[in-house]
Amino acid sequence: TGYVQHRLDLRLMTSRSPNPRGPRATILDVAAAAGVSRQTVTRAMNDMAGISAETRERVQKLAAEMGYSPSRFAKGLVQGARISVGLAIPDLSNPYFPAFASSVVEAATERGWNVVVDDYGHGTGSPLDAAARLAPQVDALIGYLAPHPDQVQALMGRRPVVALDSPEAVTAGGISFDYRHAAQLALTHLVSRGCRSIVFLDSDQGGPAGSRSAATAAVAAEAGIDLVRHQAHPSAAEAKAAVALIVAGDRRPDGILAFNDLMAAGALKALQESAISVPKDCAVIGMDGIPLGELLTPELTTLSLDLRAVGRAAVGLLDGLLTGAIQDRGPEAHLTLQHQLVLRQSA
Amino acid sequence: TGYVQHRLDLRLMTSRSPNPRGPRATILDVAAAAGVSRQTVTRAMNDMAGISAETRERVQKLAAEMGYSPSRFAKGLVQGARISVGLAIPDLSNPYFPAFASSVVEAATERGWNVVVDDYGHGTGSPLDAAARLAPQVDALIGYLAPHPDQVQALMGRRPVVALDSPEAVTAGGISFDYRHAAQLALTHLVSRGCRSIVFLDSDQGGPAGSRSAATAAVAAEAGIDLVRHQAHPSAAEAKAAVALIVAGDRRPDGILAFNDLMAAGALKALQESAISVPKDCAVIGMDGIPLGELLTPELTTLSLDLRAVGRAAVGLLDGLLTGAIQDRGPEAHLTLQHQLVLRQSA
DNA sequence: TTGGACTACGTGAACGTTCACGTGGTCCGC
DNA sequence: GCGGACCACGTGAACGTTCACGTAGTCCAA
Repeated sequence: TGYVQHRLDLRLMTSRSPNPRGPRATILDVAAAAGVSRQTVTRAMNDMAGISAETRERVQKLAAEMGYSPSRFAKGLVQGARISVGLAIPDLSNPYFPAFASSVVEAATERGWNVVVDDYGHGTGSPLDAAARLAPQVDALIGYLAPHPDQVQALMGRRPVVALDSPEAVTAGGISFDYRHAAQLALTHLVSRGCRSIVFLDSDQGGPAGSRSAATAAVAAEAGIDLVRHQAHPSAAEAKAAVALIVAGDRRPDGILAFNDLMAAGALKALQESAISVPKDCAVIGMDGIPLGELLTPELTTLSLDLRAVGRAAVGLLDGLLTGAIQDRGPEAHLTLQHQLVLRQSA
Repeated sequence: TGYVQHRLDLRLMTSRSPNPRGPRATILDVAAAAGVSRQTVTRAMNDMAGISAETRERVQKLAAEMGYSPSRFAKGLVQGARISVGLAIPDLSNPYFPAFASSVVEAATERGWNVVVDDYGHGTGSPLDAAARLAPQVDALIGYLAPHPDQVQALMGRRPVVALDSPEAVTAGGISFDYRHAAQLALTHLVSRGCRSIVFLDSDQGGPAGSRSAATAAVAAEAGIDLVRHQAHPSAAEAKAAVALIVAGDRRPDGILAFNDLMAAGALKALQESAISVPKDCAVIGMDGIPLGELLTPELTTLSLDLRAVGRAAVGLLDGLLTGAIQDRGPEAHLTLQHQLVLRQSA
């Protein structure tokens, strides 16, 4: 009993009544201290019926003093628990993703769910790392999971996964974007402005990037548009460097379509430093429609997504999948959203 | 029973062995299906010793087929669980907060913790709402909790709370900012540029705002600087409108110090639309140092915080508080960080 | 005085894991 | 052929709640 005695001593020493960080107080500790049973403590804590006001207050006060808070695990185990959904995101420092995350959190909160966020980009992470961390913690998963949505779904077992911008039908649900439509809007607009030599400032992110550039290239080819593709990492700084190089080359473009708004912002900077007037000498169109665009000079014309709608749609899908109203991998489980061309100053 | 029957039919139809969304398979189901005991399934799932390779694979395969994934509640209950920390944030659409959140997530992930994010701003929410949602779910809390950090700590009981930008000593730990220092840097710089009529573009967020404006006003008074304070909501749009009004007034400022970078961005826009040259006719300084500042035209001079350091510090404090290395409300439990003046084009 | 309704409380069981043992078998060396 | 080591596996207990009961006591009406 030496060890037990030691533990008791520690408790007595370090903790007056609010004991420090010893093993958390349990419902039994509170019950013993109050001279009542577990159930009465439960009744007091959860404001249930069948308890006198006096006892209720006494127990509540005692619980507070002892720093008692019910174990979420025990509670979850017996009650079936509040739903918590994982959100796997490549890079919170790209303003697009917080905007998206914000709409997911909002929609989830409305349903009483909570959201566990994992940003797998700030190292050199893969969506699989995020999924591995999240899988034991959540009942469902939403995220940008390319290029391995299938493996993520495997990690989650039968729990539903909603993948954004990934190939269909490998996850329970998905949201895709109509890049042909987007490319058409952007290229048509650029051409109608008189652009003849257009650069597509692409990023190399595996699957989804592929479909963006493929769709854009296809639309350009069909319309007989001269389109050159350049690669860069999807950050403003890298895009700026890339565009600086491009405009210093022998063939200066008169239109730029960027993979996202952040890259478009970088392009604007580079053009400005090269004293190329936007949109007069070179038009720029971004993609995503993040609020940042309005603050730039010139204000950014962009292919905008209604981000609130995207988050809402993702959570809505998940809701359907969880309740069974929507069938896994079924026809209703995949949505395709369209971009909208928002004309501002840059094109 | 028509409805029930319908649901049963659906079940039978949509699910062969991987039954649909019926009560999740438990370890006992898997054990029974495999003809082994619970413990053997545990050994297989957790890659423990004391099991033959053959059995391990057979069980793992069966588990995957049945869509079994261990209950995080049962696991947490018996194992003491992975730590999860709540992150309460006013508004993910202000780029400052995702940048901060990102650094918290990064530091927490390194420790194997996970982060539950709650954005209480997108309604007309209070930090208390966020805390009430998070309290039953987490072991600790980090957040911008003004104006009620004390009530949040009460909700969390003995579990540690790290409050940012709140009065000290009402929460277990805290991180404050040295606004006197910040104001000194900014005002000194503006004055040295020749600014004589300076506007402090403030926001009304209860406690922390108070200390910002109080410190700024105090420093200005001591230095004999003519400082006018204006209020606006902390968004670019509202700041823009406010500044448009200010510069249309009878006394046009030649320097603006903004509550945060987003408001500074709005100010830049307003000045630009009023054809006031920045920084020649009016200098602008922001606060926070978010990456956005570099993309603006002119690039934003700002009082910068090392956001990675802030997140790191918050998580580090929490770590100390959880292990007991740092004492609740003790002298080490509160840090004060200083801003740094980053000179760019706008001032 | 019985008996029913109500109040304030207590008790066994269950949730789904893992931990610490316990057990039966095989193999080996002496 | 016997003790011991080792392997593969099984069993009771415990984690901290809540749920569904059960049980005294009181009050009031018949």
